[in-house]
Amino acid sequence: MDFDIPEMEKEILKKWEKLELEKLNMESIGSGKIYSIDTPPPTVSGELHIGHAFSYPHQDIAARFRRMMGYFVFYPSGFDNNGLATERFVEKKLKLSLNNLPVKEAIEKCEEASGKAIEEMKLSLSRLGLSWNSSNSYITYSKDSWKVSQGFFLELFKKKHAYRSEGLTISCPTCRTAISQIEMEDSERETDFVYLEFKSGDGTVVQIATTRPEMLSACVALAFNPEDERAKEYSGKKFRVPLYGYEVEIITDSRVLMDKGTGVEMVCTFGDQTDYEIWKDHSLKYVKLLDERGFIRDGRFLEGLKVEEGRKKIKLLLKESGDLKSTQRIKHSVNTHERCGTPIEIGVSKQWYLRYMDLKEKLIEQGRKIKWSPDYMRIRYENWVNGLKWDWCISRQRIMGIPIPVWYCNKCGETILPDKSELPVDPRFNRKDKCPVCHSEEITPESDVLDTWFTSSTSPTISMKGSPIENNGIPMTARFQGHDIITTWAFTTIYRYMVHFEIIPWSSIILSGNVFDSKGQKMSKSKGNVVYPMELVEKYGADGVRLWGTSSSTWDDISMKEQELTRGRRTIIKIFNAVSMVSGMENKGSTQIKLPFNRWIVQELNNTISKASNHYLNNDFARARMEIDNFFWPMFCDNYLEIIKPFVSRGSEVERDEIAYVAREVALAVLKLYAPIAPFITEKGGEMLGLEVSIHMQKWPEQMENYEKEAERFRGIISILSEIRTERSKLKSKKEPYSGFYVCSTAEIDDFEKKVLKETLREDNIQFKTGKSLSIEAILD
RNA sequence: GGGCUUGUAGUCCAGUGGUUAUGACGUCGCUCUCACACAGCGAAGACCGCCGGUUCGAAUCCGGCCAGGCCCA
Repeated sequence: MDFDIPEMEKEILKKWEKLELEKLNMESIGSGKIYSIDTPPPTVSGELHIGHAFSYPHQDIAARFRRMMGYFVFYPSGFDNNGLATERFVEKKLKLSLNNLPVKEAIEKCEEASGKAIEEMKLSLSRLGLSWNSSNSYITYSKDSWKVSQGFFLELFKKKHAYRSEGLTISCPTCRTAISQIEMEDSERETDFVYLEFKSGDGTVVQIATTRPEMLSACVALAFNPEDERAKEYSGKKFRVPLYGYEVEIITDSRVLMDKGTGVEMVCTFGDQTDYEIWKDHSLKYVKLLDERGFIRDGRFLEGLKVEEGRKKIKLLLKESGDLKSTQRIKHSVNTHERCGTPIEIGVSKQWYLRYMDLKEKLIEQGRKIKWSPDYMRIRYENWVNGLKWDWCISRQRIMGIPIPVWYCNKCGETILPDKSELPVDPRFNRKDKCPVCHSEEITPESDVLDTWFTSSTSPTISMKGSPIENNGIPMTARFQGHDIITTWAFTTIYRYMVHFEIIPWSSIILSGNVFDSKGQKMSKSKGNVVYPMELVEKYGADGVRLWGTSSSTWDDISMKEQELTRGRRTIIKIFNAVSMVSGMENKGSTQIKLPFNRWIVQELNNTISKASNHYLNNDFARARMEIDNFFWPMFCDNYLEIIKPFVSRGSEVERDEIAYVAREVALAVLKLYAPIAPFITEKGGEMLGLEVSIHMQKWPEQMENYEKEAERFRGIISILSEIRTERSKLKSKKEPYSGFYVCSTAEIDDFEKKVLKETLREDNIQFKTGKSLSIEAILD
């Protein structure tokens, strides 16, 4: 029979629209058992990618399971339209440059375009069967989020966790904004290692090697490693900077690598992070070479050039002057901005920071109070915390972002804050008339916005706003997120809830892996190996895609294999067919379980319920699914349903009645066990078995009476069944005629069992005896 | 370079010390048997990455190496 899975799912979706699971759960909040999910808000792009189709169902599985376990499930929907990523998306979508628009207009464009994208994504995610609260989504760039985020900022300022200071700034010349350590990425680049000569007044010559000759005019010292013999020799001498002519001193610092280049380094403000560290420790002077837009301002040869151009030009000039002795092509790693790949620049400027360098130990402690799935991911978090180098720079010189709610008094320098009741504010447009301290009317508004992680790290609070658990919902039960953003989202969230409330944000965190193509390669548009999830949904159904998503653990990486989708589709069809057979049996009210095969299947089900429930509790949906599969397919379908067939058609009324009862109970339990993973087909199955209430609002199955002893005996019969099948199949393949089988078993087989074997196999002539081991022999004609 | 992680039939995956290593996809054979041919019953196919060690016994524990992945430098 043809079975159109997507068609079936669409009908079920219509039913759910009326059902409002979310609402029904709200009513049961009195039970006190709460399961709350800190949903990851997908970044707006208007289109789901395969990673969403893998990881979002995992949260939904947890939600549906806990609902059936009797919890009030808080499962909000959210979308992330904040920050640079959105700017990029909008610019691409609308084919314009936001920098060329007035700020207000640019923001409007972003809000409009991202709003549309959110609606599109919502539709796709509902199609996947998510049972989250889609009617009331939280959005990271919204007035509500502003209010929360700015309120938190004020608090942090008062607690002196937020401070503004002139300090190290890492910035991206392309994106024209400061970024944080979090957003940096190392990248291998090929470049020229340039050997230059510096001369001192007395004619001493020292050769240095540098990858950044364009920074020559920002050279503030030459540095040796203190172990270096030459250090003493040159100590106290001054060397003239080529071309620019001014003199710099010799210093020693253990960070200088003796075996790199000539062992002598020119310290510039700032060529790299080591420069900054040495500069700071030796209190050297600061030469600001690059302007905010990344142009060189040396006032001489390179004025107004970009870094790359400047590098080219100065090499020519140095060659002409004879100061450049040689160049060497080398590969070295440079820090780049993860979003655009541009090498970052280091400078000092006024930025807002959040303090955490003194909190490392406490941060690690907090991490250990959370249950990590899997536990080893916690180590990544700890490594990250231990490796933190600077406080968190939270100011960004961008358009799309939540404004930092402060003004500055030009006269007395006071930082002016709004009152909490004034929030949300945008200092760029909301003016402050007077300085509360000196009453000056010369006020400068802050034009920077907050790092998106500043807001995203408060997702528990933002998502719970206006919900029944607004005031007592933290810690939430579970955060679901990709393991690639442990150092960003997980880390910043743990940090924020520690400094604001001294509490962990959630009691558990469940990581999800990445999706690769069938060859294990990362998917990317340029490689042309991108798979679009909604196309898969049309082919295999949302259930098919969800079943694929449980073919490996949530935290493992998974590849996009057709074979798992095929397997998923087969599972759906199998469930449908098995249930339709069971639904055709008439139960006149029996509730007994006496027949040996009934006791056997009930006991196997008991074992399955126990194992699967445990796996669900541990968020190990892949193992849960495996246990259910292992029961449903080989035990229930291939053996139990085959065994009962002859009884259903020719058994006594009492037998038929009992079988109808047991088969239905077991089938229902199977549907319930599968329900969180494959919500559509199980809903359909529930209807077929005459459930009046949705399968998703049923109680989680519990174990029935224990029949382990009977089950163990019946397993012996199953293995005889299987042995005879094997033997028979061999004979049939060879086209060898036979008239029956001799069965030699270790235990006596009773009459009922003999009947089961004969009827199930449709073999009249089976002769039984006992012996030392099980053996089957064909009776040949 | 550091940390974590993975390496099992053509492919995917289970299996954390003990008899012939689980299952799926694919392949092949038989069967349209009254839920399902989008199926059933079978078969073939694995030096469990490599090398050492611990042990009566290792896919499983330990060490080293090789290869992949992720995160961080």
